Amino acid sequence: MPTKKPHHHGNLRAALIQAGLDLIQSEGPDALSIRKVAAMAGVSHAAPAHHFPSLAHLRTAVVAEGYRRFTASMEAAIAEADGTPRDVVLAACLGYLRFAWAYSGVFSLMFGPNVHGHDDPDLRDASDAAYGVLVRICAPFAKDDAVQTELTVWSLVHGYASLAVAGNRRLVPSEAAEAVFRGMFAKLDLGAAEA
Amino acid sequence: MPTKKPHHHGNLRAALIQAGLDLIQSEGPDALSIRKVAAMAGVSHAAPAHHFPSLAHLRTAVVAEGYRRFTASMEAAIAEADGTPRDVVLAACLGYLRFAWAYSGVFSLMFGPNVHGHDDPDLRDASDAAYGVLVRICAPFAKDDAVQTELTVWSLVHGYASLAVAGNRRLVPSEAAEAVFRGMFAKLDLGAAEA
DNA sequence: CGATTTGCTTGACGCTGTCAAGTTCGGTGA
DNA sequence: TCACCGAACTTGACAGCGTCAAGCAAATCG
Repeated sequence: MPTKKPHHHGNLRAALIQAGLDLIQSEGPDALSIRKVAAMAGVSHAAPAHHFPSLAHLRTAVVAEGYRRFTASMEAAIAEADGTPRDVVLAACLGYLRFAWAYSGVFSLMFGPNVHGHDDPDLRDASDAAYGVLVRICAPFAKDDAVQTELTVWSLVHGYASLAVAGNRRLVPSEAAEAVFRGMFAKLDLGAAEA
Repeated sequence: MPTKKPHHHGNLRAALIQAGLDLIQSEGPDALSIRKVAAMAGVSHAAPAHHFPSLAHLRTAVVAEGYRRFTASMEAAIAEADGTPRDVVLAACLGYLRFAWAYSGVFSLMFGPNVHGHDDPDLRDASDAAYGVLVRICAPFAKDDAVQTELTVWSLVHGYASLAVAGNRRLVPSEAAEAVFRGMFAKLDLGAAEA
């Protein structure tokens, strides 16, 4: 049983991850630093080393937690939508966008160039779960090529989210932006849904 | 006339930007460092300070140069395509993707969270030029809402490029990936082109 | 109750961006 | 022609960063 009740602090690992999320959200993805999260958790600058061998490991753990909340955001949006398969896909996309706007810093990190997911099973599981949602909601439209359909939906929503999060001048995260995405989604031909 | 023929080096500024591009491409966006580009250019660690007051300024200049090559990549692809307006849009998207794959490091930086474009006129001009290409090629389809059309195309191609560049397991930059994008683009309904 | 393992602290190293001061060269006015 | 002046670059320093090496204290087990 790993990390039942730690020594002095009372589960430091989770506290560091949460501090990392807060720090990224308030000061940007590049502000994530071992020493800062250690200070936030009230421990010394070398304390995190026992839980995360390097900064990259801490970042990976934070990103993995981000993926879990990301999946949860999509699932929550899907649960509210009880319509056609196409409505379900749209709802998942709106959950996608809401996460990107609420956790813009972690979102940038999740799909940034610093993630090496293949070597960490925790991150791999978390991102596979997110991709699993996409596969599931696209399944009704996968008459010919499932991957093609998934990629199309994913690219559209991810591109819109990325551009908005990157702070492009012509795109600002807001409720109106969801309406804009509905219009974009309407231009997408997914074919007829199977029964 | 700014920076006619510098002192010892013979235009250091351009050399630093080029070194930055090389460094980013070989070691990733986060490896960009003042001291490294200074060493690459054969000057002391504080020499760049005269041309770029801070690392952020250097990054901004590198990103601006990236936008210029980005625009050039799209224009080159458009020039080769003499077809319908829809073919022109597709060609521009392929130029978009080719740049993202050829300059993946700078691409990540261009659309990353570290760019503060509004305060630098050079970067602003360069990114406006890139967006201008998008506006121009989408104009034939803008019967109702031009911005909506532009955003849809932009989001689709940018999402695909971002996911591929981020090294997502299911997406690898290659020539076959261009064919995949053609399939995605085929699902997009842009309406009829005006004359 | 004592020994060992675990969780954290202290201290140090090299690397980073940034500032301050000094040095050397190019161009301009007397 | 020459002295000067400012621009371009160097050297040196500082704090903050990630990371490693020891050391200490607390929790667990025989």
